[in-house]
Amino acid sequence: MRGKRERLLREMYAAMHDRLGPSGWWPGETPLEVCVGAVLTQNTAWVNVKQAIQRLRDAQVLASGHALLALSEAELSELIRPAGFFRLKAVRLRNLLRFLDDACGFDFGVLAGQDLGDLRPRLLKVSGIGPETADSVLLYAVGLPTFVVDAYTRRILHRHAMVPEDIPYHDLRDVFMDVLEPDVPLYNEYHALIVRVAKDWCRARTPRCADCPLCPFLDGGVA
DNA sequence: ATCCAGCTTG
DNA sequence: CAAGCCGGAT
Repeated sequence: MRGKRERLLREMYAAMHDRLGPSGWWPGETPLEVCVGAVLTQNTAWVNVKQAIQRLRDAQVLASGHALLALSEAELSELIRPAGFFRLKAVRLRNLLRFLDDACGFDFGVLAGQDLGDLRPRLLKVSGIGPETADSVLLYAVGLPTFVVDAYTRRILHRHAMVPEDIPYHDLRDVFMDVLEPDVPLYNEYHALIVRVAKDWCRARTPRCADCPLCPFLDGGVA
């Protein structure tokens, strides 16, 4: 039944929030930077993304989307090299920037007024922008209530026996959105808490379940 | 199922 | 020094 999972999801949120406090978390200083980070972090550790973003900042091209678009693909890929997959990501980032330019001229407030059900599919048509990148842009750069699912979300819920390991992106997204009211600050904070818990406790190789904020939700209690 | 890649961590 | 990284396209 769905009621049980709803209760679990709300209790897990409360447990993380009680232990860790509010995250005050935003994956970038500006909406534009959030978009850049969303592409660069595709299957890439955030620490590497930070280096790439710093190089863009130092090159003074992070001030506007137009400044970024003024770079050649080769120049851009060289700057973002530390983030890995750099040739591919240069193309993807430029695709996203061009979309943003024609959609709103980098005025993100314009996008915020649009309907999520309309804007999301348009973003997904941009080559290189998949569901996670799209949702990250929509939630953190635009401010529309879509839940961001990532590898951490999947790992945590799977380890807590709530979903199969190979659950598709949209099914996992629905797990949250079917139960949580559309609320940007809530979605923001929930995802932020998941990221913090995954990095510090629910790690891939050596999980530290014993003192994890979510250990009360493990199958047999403390592992 | 494979490719795309550099970088940090345990 | 290998595993893994806030994926997506072909």
